[in-house]
Amino acid sequence: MQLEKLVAFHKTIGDVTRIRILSILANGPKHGQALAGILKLTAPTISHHITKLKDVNLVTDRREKNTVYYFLNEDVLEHYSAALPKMVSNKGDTNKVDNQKLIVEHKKILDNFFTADGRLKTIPAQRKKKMIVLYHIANSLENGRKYSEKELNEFIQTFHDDYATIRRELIIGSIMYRENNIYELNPREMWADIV
Amino acid sequence: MQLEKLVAFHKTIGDVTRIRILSILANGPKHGQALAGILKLTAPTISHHITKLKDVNLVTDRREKNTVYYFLNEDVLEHYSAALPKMVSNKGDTNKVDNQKLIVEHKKILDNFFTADGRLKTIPAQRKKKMIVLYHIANSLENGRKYSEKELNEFIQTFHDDYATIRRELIIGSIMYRENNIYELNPREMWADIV
DNA sequence: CCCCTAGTTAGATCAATGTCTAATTAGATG
DNA sequence: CATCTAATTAGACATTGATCTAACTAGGGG
Repeated sequence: MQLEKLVAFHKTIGDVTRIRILSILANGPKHGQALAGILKLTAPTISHHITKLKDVNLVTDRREKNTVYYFLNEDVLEHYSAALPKMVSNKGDTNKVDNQKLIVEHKKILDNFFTADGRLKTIPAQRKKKMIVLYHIANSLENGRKYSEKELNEFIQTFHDDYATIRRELIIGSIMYRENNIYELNPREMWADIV
Repeated sequence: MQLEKLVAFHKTIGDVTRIRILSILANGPKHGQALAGILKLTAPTISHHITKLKDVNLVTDRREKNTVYYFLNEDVLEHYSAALPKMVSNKGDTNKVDNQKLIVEHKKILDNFFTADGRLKTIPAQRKKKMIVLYHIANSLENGRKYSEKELNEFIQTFHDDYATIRRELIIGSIMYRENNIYELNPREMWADIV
């Protein structure tokens, strides 16, 4: 399911008049004048809301002689209502491991590789540990700020002397990117599993 | 559940940024800066959205040293998501009988009690039939229009001579109400099962 | 005690939206 | 064809709301 559709659905029923229309139509189809009468609104206003409800397929209509009857589509209502809770609880598959455990694990690794005053002893060989160390360093960089190579080198040197290697690793790990010798953090969603 | 709360809930998640926040928080708590970084928005904007999410109890927070962690409240999400489909499908208990059948049944009763030229022969004794007849008469009244007693009497007389009885029945059946001898239709949702 | 960082509040701006009245379209009917 | 009713469209108006910048508040830590 596309995010935009889900948003549109909730935006549509995030209105008191439209929810009332839905709950009226739950008792069976009604025509526009009836809705206007019940809700004490004018016909154009009903038209406006019905259009939005039809846009997200919550309502369909059928013409009978001169009047149009509107029908609630309950399937759509249930489908979209269930979507967000499902999306949220499904995060439990690979991603959710258990936050607390991860934090502890990371802390252990960081304690191993950093001195008490925060300097990196050696660059880890294992990919996973190396990434954790790089994340840690990158977390002290500012979002959206552009760094000259000189600035970046100096920053890295507060952690470790081999700034060249680490600078390269930051690029390879898509934690940062470089453009015309200007460095900048990538959006954190690209790399920040744990912040 | 109050209607207003349900509307507020859907209005709150009817926004792409807030849905993204929820799905990020589904992976575990995050602090504001992290959210700002991931979503590429400024801190005040995050604050704005978090406030709305807290307003409907979708998010809570906890302070840790200097930073505030935001937590998703999944229970609330599931509770409110289920509310509308439940409300809609529950209408099926007494109310939903089957529209087509009801219409036919009503028509039969009306044919019995009204002459070909639309006058009421006698006032039904059975409560249910009486109500159907009253609904029929009331459907020719205008929504929101105020009637003097004289006007109302004259209107009723187009159906039946005993306007006093019928006028009283309209009040008793909460189809109309009277205030300072001015009569007006009640909102149709109070009485219009079939329009 | 001063500063640094994280959040919030205030205020501005611009887009979206709910509602209405007036005008228009679409069928049905005499 | 003329007319009636139901619905939609157009356009106006007022409100809400998402986002930003700037200023302010609140905890820590040197």
